[in-house]
Amino acid sequence: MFSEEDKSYPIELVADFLGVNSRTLYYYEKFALVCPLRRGRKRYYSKADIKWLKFIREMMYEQGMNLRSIIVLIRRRDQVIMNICPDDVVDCFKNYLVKKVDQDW
Amino acid sequence: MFSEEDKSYPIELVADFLGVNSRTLYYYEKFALVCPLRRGRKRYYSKADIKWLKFIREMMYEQGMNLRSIIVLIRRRDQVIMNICPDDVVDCFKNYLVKKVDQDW
DNA sequence: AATCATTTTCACTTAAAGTGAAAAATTAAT
DNA sequence: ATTAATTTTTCACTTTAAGTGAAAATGATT
Repeated sequence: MFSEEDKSYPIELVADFLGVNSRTLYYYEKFALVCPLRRGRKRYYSKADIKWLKFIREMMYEQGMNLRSIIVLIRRRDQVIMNICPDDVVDCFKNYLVKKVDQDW
Repeated sequence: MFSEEDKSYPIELVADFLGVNSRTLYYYEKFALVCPLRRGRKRYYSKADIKWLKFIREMMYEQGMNLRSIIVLIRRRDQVIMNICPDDVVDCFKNYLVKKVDQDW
């Protein structure tokens, strides 16, 4: 059985699905906006990761928001982001991100 | 008696106070983020305008948010923006902006 | 009429977001 | 084990949002 959280999709598949360059995914990772499983050096993403990334892309390219704003909204556990994006998807990231980003930014 | 909403401050004074170029204020006006009173061609800003602009600058330069994100938050009458910025200041803009920006964007 | 401030336009700068290409490192296949 | 294929990493480049400098055009003031 595979759940939303199973990290099983390699980066190229995710990049193709989202229509982005794989380097864009590395870029988001630098901001702790996604955290794929590392098996050796290879990265594996879950369905929840993919939904989350899709959501981020929409915020950016349909709404015109920037990465920093998305991070700010997550840190504030804000209604804007929480309401639009399904709970189960957000839940995978908000705690991680709040912790992570508070450190280095 | 002068209230928060009295539009009486010329652009250079506002720009100096905020530490920005007056052209930045024209720029914000293009996005309907502020709406000074026009007497002839001259622009006059209120204290509420000034507070509002100061708030926008902080969102941008302390949080790293962009203009589009601020507009998105206002349109959603969102908690992030509404909680930080005093009610009386926000109230001057949100209805105006929601109406205005819905049209052209 | 001359001066001064304000507005407008044009072109430029800077930084965020992202990409292309290629080298280096891993992993998979024979 | 050697080759082939993938993935990661680095460098330098592109594009767009945000903002500025300079100067011309407009308008207000003395």
